[in-house]
Amino acid sequence: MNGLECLIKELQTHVKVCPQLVGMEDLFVHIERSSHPNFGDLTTNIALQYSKTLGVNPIELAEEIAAHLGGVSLSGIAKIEVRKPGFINFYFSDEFLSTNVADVVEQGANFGRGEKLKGQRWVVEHTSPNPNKAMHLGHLRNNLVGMSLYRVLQWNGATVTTDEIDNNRGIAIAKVMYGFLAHMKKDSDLPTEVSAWLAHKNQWFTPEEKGVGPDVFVTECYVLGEKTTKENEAAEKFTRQLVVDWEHGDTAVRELWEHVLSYAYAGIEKTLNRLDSHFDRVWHEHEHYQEGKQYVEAGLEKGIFQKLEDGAVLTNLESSYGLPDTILLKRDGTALYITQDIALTARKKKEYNADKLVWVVGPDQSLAMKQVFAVCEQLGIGELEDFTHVSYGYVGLKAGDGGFQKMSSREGTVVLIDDVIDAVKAKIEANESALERNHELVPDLSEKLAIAAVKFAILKPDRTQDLTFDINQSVNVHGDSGVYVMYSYVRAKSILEKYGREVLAQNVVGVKVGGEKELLRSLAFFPNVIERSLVDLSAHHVATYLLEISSAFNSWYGSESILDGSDREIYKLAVVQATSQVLKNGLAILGIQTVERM
RNA sequence: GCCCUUGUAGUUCAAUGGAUAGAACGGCUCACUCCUAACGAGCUGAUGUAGGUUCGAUUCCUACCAGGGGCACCA
Repeated sequence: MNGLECLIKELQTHVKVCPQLVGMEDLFVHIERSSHPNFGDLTTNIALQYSKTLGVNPIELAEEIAAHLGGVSLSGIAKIEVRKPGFINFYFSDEFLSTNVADVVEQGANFGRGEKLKGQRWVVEHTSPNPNKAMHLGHLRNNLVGMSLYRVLQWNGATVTTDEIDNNRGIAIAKVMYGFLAHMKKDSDLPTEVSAWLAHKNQWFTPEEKGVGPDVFVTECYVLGEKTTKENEAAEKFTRQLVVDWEHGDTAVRELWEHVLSYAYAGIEKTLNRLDSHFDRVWHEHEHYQEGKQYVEAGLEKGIFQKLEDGAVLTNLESSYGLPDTILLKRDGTALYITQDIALTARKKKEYNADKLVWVVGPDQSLAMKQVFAVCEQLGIGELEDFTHVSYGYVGLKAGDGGFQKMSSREGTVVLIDDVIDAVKAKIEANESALERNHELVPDLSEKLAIAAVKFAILKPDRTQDLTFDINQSVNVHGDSGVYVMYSYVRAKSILEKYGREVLAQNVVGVKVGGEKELLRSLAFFPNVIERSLVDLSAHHVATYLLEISSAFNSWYGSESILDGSDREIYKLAVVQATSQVLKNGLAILGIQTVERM
């Protein structure tokens, strides 16, 4: 348990035994961070909450409680005050603040870790890019939300597995295959036939020959394939036949399928590696797409589902869950996405012995997810409360009129992840003087800073809100940005490097806190921020908090020399050490690796 | 039609039912012989509308206005 948590527990205990409140049922003493430094560091509204029930004036009640607390010894609290309309405010003592600095220095990379989820196993599914398109900003948000959630859960003590689904079969991939055959041949006289490609593979372009990345190449195949199949009936029929042949295991078609997929995978992998993404498990659709039917059958036998006249199977969610019903099995007996989802959910639950399953999926799937969860509960696979759809807002672009505009492949407004990172990288590299200072000391500095800037920009807003992406504004290099946080870290490290010796936690005892007070106050709340991120399943609290720390640190840095040769120097160095540590830990949760110089 | 969801400075984002609604960008000042100015200090400026619940509402409820998403054999 961290210092802040202990202090809050201690306060709660003392408030509870306060004579005015001692008999109350279900008494919960809410102690939270004060909204403004003028109101202390911690605050409780307990007097406001219970004054009515007790029939007393809130201020008087607050004063009585404060008087009671004043009578007990609390080393963490320097001052208690009552403010209208009835808040009790607590001020941290210098001892508490400096002890916390020592804790950070001592616990290092573990400072902030909690045990709320200790012993729990979580599975987080995220990203799941379809291998027919290059990854764009929507995928980026999904990936960053997923990966940051993965770390938030770990920091709260859970054992976490991440997985994704590779939707590598079906009509979309067939369109890629067709688009490749029909539009990527070097000689237009060549027939658009799988056999022709098989016999003369070198007569079809590769991404290298086209001068584009493999993901862009696949996107082109898909877009052209979709366009042609829409316009041309023969092409449409051909593409449908590809799906059928693929299902029958036609070796030629399978070979073409693997060929186009290899390009898609290469592109996806390149982008995901750049983001430092990670999956413990990848479910390839071609391996499981027929699973799930037995669950539907079982549900039919138990009378949970009903068979329609045409043979399709329908859910029964309306009465018990208040959800619209949906088809679980097509009339021809084949599976749908939801059928597969049921099977996969059962497998995940079993294989990972999972307590909680999380799906990071866009908001358009909200109803579908609810239906999957409900059906899984009906089938006894798990309980509703074990399943969570972690949704996220759309990433849009700024429209001409200043409004929100969804990305559209038809209108060519889809922004690719790699393009964004490259653009930010170019922006960073435009700052030549700064780069010259360090480009030989830190390899790939501009790439690292660009990744930091992009990740921070996407993770800073609440994940549920739509995000208007404007590369000039969203990915700041100044102000509220990943680069700013990184810069603050580098500044801190620079001081420590100049000092050149190890900074010890013991150097902190018995000091009087000065201009660094605001910084110390913020540092104490880091574990609390990680808990809040768990409650909301959103890492944006961490991002906001890192800005707060950075700002407080830079403000202090500007007002005071740290290496001043005074007897406070060694203590101030511990504060710098603690700051850099918290920045590093917080950035790690966001998936941003620090650099030591920039 | 039904269900879900969003509306905060000029712009991009914050604010676990609390107190004086915070930042950043932009604009206007100030500041660089000093541990990294990719910095710091100051000024400017906002809760869609109308009710309700509450000691207290950006937050909860209702209606309206304006966006976005979804609604059975697509993925």
